[in-house]
Amino acid sequence: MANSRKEANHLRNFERSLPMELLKARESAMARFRPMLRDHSLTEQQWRVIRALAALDHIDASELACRSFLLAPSLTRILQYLEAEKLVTRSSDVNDQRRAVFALTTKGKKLFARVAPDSEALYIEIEQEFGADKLRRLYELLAEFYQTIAAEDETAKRSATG
Amino acid sequence: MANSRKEANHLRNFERSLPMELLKARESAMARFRPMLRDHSLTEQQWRVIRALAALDHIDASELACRSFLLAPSLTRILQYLEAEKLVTRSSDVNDQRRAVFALTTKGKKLFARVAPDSEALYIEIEQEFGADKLRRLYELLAEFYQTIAAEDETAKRSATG
DNA sequence: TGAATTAAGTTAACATGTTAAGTATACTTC
DNA sequence: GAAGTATACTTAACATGTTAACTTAATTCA
Repeated sequence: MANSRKEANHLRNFERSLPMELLKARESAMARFRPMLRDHSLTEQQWRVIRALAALDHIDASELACRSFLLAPSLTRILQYLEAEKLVTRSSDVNDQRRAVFALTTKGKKLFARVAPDSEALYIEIEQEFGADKLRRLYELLAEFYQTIAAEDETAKRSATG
Repeated sequence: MANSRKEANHLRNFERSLPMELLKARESAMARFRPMLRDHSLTEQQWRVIRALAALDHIDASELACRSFLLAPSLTRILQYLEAEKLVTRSSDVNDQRRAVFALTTKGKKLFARVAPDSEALYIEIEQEFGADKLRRLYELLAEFYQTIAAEDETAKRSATG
């Protein structure tokens, strides 16, 4: 009957939620990256910040939060750690004393240069195993999904400037 | 030149990593679920545990970790909380004293019955906005991805029994 | 059977996620 | 130009993520 089929579908949804499927996919990828990052004594999030600064140096915390997709409190702690490790320097925006501007130190740039090739190697590995076409399609669907779903409720915790 | 195009691609990869794209998609969905769960005083992870127990009552912690996709230490803390809230009961497996077996209390079942419709409503909303076909395709790709990528390194932190 | 090993949970320690409140600077508007 | 508001962080508090060490019970195997 249609009714019992509908119930079956609901049960399947409850056991296989979309956030959890996204998490599983993410975790399967991170399971490869994490050991590599650990060899460089970095967490995933620390690496995201360093990567963002390597792509565009001298940016403020808000822009950094957006590009590394971190919430402000997490970013504050991570930047304090990276500063302590002398991987990053902090300065104030001359035109707006509220803003803190960050940049990689020489040590930070060297670290990025060491980690980047290892990261790239894993990407290539994943691309080869999963297939370049499917991977591209997955990227597309993911982008389309979050653009569609996050469109309305723009609470903008991580403000969508880019 | 081919060389500079290759570099451009690498840069794009560094700014748009796969784990981060998966995280963004996940976060866009969670941004809808979290307020609803908060209205029921539940975190996402607590809800995953309750949902797993609602689907299959009287299961041990290992099975629960697998089905809710939580690491053992997180699950331990969550179950301690759910026990304290009298949403869940704990007992020992008769045949294996190492195993802890959990079940929903009446209060826990009632909570599930209240939250489930709200959760389902959000799923339907998302399905309608994104499109059922694309959503199905996304589910497929995600499953295919983590089956492919996690296949080799089966460290089995969250053992893949199911 | 008893020592060695494995399996299931727990605890510990530190990093991040999440929400709310706090602080200082910039802006607005009267 | 001073009060009110908004912005850009920061801090606080608690929950979870991650790894490693620890405890206890089951299993293996000499």
